[in-house]
Amino acid sequence: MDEQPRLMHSHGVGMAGHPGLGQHMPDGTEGEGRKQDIGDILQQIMTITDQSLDEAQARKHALNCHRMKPALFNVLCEIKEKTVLSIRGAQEEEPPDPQLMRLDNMLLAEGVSGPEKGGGSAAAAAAAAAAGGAGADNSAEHSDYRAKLSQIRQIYHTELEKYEQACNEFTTHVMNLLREQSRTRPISPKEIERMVGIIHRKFSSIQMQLKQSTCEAVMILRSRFLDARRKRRNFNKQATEILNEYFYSHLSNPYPSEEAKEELAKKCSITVSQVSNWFGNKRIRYKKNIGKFQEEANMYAARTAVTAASASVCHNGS
DNA sequence: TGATATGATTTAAT
DNA sequence: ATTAAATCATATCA
Repeated sequence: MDEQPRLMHSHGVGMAGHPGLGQHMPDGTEGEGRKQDIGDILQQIMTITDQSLDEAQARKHALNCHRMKPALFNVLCEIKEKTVLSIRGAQEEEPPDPQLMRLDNMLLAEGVSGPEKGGGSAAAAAAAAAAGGAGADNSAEHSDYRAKLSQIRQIYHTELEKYEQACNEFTTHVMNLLREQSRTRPISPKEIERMVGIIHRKFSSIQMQLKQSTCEAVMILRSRFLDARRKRRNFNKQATEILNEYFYSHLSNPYPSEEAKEELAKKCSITVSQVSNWFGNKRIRYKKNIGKFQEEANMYAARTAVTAASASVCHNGS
């Protein structure tokens, strides 16, 4: 297997084309000859840039067709294989960056990198309804937030796609280049792989910057809107009366069913979770200090009694 | 301005 | 998933 190259090598392949190049002149003309050679080489180097692409291509082709080319190439391959062994294994590990994972998780949690949800108000409302169990759903306050979030999301995706595309383009370009070069110099698949890895790492570091700044934007948005979301506004008097009416008329079991909550929510023009919140707060606060609520309890009891009585009268009498 | 009221959120239990 | 309980953060009042 390795007989051939060595054989070729030992026969002095390098001298075949240029017998006089490395020879010492016996007399004083040595200096002259050297100067001449160097001048030639310099000249060649200087004219390289002047060569047309066709010319370069032709030269390359000529080189490829040279009868010694396969043999030379084999030698190169052999040498390469030996040296590559020492290079390889330097760094193949790629532990997932915790920082990147954190960013990814956050973007996913914020719905920036998750499945598409659209930006329309209807879609936003649907999303709010879907997430209603756990999260708050005052969608009127949220629509602005959601709009801004989807804006961020869109920018993020376009940028990400752009990077992805650029990365792919660059990779294929480099691959083509390497493929082209592999005709004149030995390139192992491992090397190509390594190169691709390097490119991907570079691009992913750019992506990381994008993710970083997106996270920042989301955080700012959150701090602005989530706090606003927390800004409390008292229910209007009518709503409170309706809720209190229900509470005190069901004082023995102040746990409205899902349907009852929905109805109350509708009547008070608040959400079901707000109704749940209200009853949760009311129950615990009532229980904690019944005395304090006695007056209120009496008032509502009286009122319901009156309405009941009047209803009864209205129904029975006259 | 401090005390209190009140809606929202968090935590833990079921 | 619903609730109690504690807690947070603001609104309102005196």
